[in-house]
Amino acid sequence: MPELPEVETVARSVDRRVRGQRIVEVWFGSHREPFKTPPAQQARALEGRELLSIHRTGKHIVCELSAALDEGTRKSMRREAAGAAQWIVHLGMTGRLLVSHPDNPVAAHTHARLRLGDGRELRFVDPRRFGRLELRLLDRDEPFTAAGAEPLTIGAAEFAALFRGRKLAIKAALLNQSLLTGVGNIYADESLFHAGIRPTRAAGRLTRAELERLRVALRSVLQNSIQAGGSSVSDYVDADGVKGFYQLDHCVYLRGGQPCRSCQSAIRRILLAGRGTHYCPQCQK
DNA sequence: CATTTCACCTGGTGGC
DNA sequence: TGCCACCAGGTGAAAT
Repeated sequence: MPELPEVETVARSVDRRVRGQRIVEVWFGSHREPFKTPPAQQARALEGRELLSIHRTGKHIVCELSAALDEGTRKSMRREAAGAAQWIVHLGMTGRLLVSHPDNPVAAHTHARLRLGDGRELRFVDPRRFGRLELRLLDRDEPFTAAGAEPLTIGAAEFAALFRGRKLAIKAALLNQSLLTGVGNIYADESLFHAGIRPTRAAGRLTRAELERLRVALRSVLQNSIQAGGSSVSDYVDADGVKGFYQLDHCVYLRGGQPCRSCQSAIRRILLAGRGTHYCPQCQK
């Protein structure tokens, strides 16, 4: 499900619903995949902390946690583990972060349940297990930062510099999270369509004007999608279980063979960087 | 270093 | 109905 607009939508809705809640009890499933930090260690560090705020960085959801407030907990912890912390959730391909009432049935592939002070639960559900859960203790670990630049705020010169001298296809470059953070397959294809650029073009050979069209198109596609609550291609929902509707505005993504919304030519589907890639052969040069 | 390919997972869909 | 091939929002390790 999750590229920048979906992750932003989830982070906002989780923040709205659980900010200020204390984490009372933590349960983790037994699969090893979702845990960047060992689950026992995460559980120990999460319990007793307060959720101060939840926000998005790139495709990551960052939950800011208070210091371990409770005196008993604090004494049982090593001194360097008692300060503020971050719980970082990456949704992978199929991850969901949901706020549920405890008596709601637990969905298949639920890997984490955090019981909150008011009895509700924050649940992490992820069938394909490409998602990741990580804990950072800020006395000891660096706070989370994304490698790449934020596409919503990057300026023209910095954007152009990202691609200078690069021989790979512009679409592959857009997907590279160490250049730009948060762009995935949907918004790479959609932004290239709105900028009128073929996904196969070498990144370093785009003109200054094309790069600027791309930057502006990408920003507005992402902003419009956030406004729409993201794209629900199969089953993506936010923390309240609400679907997005930006998929209704998709011009090329998953529209292979269908007529272009602008010129009626058949949208083409190719494989690029191992991903399904969709473009209009007429509108994109 | 830059770039490409592939493995990691489950589930839904469409053809036969 | 069943079986199978193929496809799906991502990324990080290994190969080139």
